[in-house]
Amino acid sequence: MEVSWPENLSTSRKMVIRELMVGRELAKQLQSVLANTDGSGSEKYLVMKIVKSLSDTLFILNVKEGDEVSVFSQIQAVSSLDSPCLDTGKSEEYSQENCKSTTTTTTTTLPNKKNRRGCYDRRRTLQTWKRDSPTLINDGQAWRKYGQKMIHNAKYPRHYFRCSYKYDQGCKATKLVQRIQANPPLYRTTYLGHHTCKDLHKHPELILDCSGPEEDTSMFISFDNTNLSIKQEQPFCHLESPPGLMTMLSSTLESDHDHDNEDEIYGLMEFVDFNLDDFQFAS
DNA sequence: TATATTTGACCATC
DNA sequence: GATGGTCAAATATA
Repeated sequence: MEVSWPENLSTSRKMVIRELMVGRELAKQLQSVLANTDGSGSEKYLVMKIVKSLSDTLFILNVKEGDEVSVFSQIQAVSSLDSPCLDTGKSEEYSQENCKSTTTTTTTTLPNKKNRRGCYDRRRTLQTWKRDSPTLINDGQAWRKYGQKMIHNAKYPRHYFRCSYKYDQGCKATKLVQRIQANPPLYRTTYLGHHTCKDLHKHPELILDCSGPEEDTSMFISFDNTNLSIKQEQPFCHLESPPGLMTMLSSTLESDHDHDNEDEIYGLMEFVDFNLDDFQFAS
């Protein structure tokens, strides 16, 4: 769905509105999921409050209710259905089993991580999604980078991330991020597996500080349980979070062939990751 | 000092 | 043998 923007709307304002629309869309999806479950009323109530809060914010920003967008329309499910292991858990076991079968001849029966290096099922059996985006945003999950590698015939390195709670909660979600185009910048994020973790460090407050370079000021939008505030702030566009809310992806692209503000971009990508191509702006 | 990132090595798969 | 996903020691950062 195309969003009709007022002509005088700045780019940064559009970005803020777009982010809010994404949040509202996701909250609505969660609302519909919860509606079909026997979950407690408090969960449904909280989601309802989130939707209402986002709608109110959009209203304040003068966005009509009908301007929603379909957030994940371009998500591609590319799971390997011909794999012997369709189930993610099974696939993990399958992978580890393969490792054991090849390493136990020289090791004890106890899992020895050192001897399991590089052990994985290259023919991925996990469900995957790919998203291309001109910017790196975030998906609300806590990721930790665990590797970076130059890929054959690729101009830019691939970055490997796993869920921060992989060991705490056994979450098997990972993602790969690779810049696939320089100008205009285009990043491909491939998600592997679903999060099974609960982010215990999540905080109800999210401060979005966003403005474009063409603006002298920016808006600070702060969400908490009950209040919404919008205030003018510095001419920067970044997301702020309370300490411990997320693991910032540091300047992981420093070794890339060009830099193009990727440090800041990677700092941004921890929160929401969606395909900006899903949104068409009448600029 | 704790935590996160970088980076070379390892190794299964192709 | 080439490739690419993961590990973990070394290093950086807060």
